[in-house]
Amino acid sequence: MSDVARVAGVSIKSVSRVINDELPVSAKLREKVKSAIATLDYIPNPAARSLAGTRTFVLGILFDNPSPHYTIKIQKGAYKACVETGYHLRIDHIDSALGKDFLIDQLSALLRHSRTDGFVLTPPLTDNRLVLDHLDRSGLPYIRIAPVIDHGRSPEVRIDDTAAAATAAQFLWDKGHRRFGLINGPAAHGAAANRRRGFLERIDQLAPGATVMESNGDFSFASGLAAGRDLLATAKPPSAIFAANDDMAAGLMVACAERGLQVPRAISVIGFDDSWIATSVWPYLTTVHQPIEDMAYTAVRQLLSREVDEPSSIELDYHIVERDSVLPIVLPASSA
Amino acid sequence: MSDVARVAGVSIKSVSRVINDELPVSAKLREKVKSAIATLDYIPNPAARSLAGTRTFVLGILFDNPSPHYTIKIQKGAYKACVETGYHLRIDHIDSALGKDFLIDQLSALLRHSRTDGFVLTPPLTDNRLVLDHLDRSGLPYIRIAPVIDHGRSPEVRIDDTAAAATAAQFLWDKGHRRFGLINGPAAHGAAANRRRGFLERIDQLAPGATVMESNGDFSFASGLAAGRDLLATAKPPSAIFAANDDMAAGLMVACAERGLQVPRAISVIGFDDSWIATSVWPYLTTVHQPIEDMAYTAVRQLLSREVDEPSSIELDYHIVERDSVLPIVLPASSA
DNA sequence: TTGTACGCGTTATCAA
DNA sequence: TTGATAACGCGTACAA
Repeated sequence: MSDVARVAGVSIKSVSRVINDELPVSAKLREKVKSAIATLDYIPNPAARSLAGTRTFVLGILFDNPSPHYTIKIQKGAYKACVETGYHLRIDHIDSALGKDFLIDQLSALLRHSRTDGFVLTPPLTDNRLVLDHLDRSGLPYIRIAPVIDHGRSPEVRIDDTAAAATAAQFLWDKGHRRFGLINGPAAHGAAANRRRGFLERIDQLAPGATVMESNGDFSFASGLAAGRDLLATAKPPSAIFAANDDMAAGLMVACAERGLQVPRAISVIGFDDSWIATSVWPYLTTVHQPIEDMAYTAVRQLLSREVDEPSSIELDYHIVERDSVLPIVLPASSA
Repeated sequence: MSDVARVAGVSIKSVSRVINDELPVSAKLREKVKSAIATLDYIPNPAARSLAGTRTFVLGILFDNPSPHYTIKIQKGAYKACVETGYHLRIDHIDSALGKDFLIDQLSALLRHSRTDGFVLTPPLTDNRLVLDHLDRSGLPYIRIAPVIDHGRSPEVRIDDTAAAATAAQFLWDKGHRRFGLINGPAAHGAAANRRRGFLERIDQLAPGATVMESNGDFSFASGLAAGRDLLATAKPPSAIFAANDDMAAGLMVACAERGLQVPRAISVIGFDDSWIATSVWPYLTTVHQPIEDMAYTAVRQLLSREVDEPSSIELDYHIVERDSVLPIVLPASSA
């Protein structure tokens, strides 16, 4: 940095000002410094910056055993935002299944050791009050991705899971389907409850009093297979089933195959997420696309934008990706 | 740190010595310092350490678009090793598909910006001489996971892909199979070539002159589906097929279903990797387990163990995970 | 609007 | 085997 100052013919502090976009700097001086930085190919030393200053230039993301597909997309989005802003990304995994006490221990250790400027929380950590309380007490800024509880408690980035599931219901309805099945996600996962609600409410609007056959899973392939077998083991199975995520939809498709029900000719399937597995099954899965990568990107940018006072809530768009697992059916005359 | 020195009644430099395991320290002094550290719950400041010293306490892992499953396992293993050693993990993604010049640009930027103490290279970057040359010139230590070319050029951690594929061949043979199919990975991926060689050589040993039907894929589900259709579109299809990874095996299983060939009753399938998708298909996939997580763990530990002079090569074990996609067949009398 | 002096917490160098 | 002191490269506080 002193080299830059010499080349630019200014003080070392002015260089610092330019780098940090501090205010009282004339345009002329800024230009001089910038060109000196360019010619010297100067890169600030983050260690020195964080030692002298208050920032660490490190951001943390907290995961709690989500699917690899989800994790990777989150990381990609967050990474992109970090590169753009000169930040580094630290990735930490917490296991909430190990019990409350242990969870607290993990969190404390993490907060003590990882000098970060903030955290990004992913589901289902986003809805874990133990974690939120701990974070609040630490005073570190954080942002939540797709939270369901305690809106307004912290900045957040999300999609409207309820509306998205309603769109899936509408989509199936518009294709002529009238007998529906629904495979739910785990109770602990707030978004799963919203997806259920959105789907059921829309069906009820379209055909008041209609019944939707439900079965519960835990977002895993195996649970989708089991739930599918469950749903299909009736005299008059649904003509279309909505699974609350793609992994369960994949399991469901296997259950269909076992019963000799061809997807989509005999039965239609729609998933949620648009994850890797959506194109690792046959036929390719029609599903609700969630902009996971973009959510993470947005979360990081938001977290870094010099903290606003009131917690922001950014809502991103979803859309249905129409592949090959849903087919329109001709309405029998009796349908209503 | 000065607090620790005061409490322990020693100089600040002695504390530093204990923390860094430097040599001339008496046992007594070491104990005093350690207990002081414990009572004060002291944690060294990495920023100060890297500013004053030569280490950055950051390790980088380089990825080039592998599957999410693979990436996640690598990260988990590496993360564990980093936590144990007090290091931080930086994850970087390079895209080698964008052309040589661009690749070099990405690499240069990465090396200049990311102050790291070393890098872990994952396939197919491990076998990219452009990358290796660049890294060698930078002088930064690095270790390769599962390299195929230029052994001895750098430390490495790997499994014996050739032997592992031979084991798969032997496994199928022992189950009574005599007509084999083989779905290869992409040409650019060195390990894929080794798997092919191992499989073919073993079959040739067991039944000299036997022919194995081959088809080529690129490690993707879609390519496995296409290769499977290819292999199955003959008068006398194989009774058992080895796919060079699990994603292609999943595609192959769909191709089987299309033909009305039940797995494993009509046709047996064995994969490679034991990835997430192995239990996201039905029946669950019998596959060769690769200790990916452990390889990454070992790589980081090895990289951090104060650099040895001659490049080490650590070989880990593989084994077949027997699930439900391979069935023994009764030998027809005519088989040989 | 710009510059000066100091200190952040640690390691390196050298002396004891 | 131990200790004193000077860096490391930058931001903060304050003065100009």
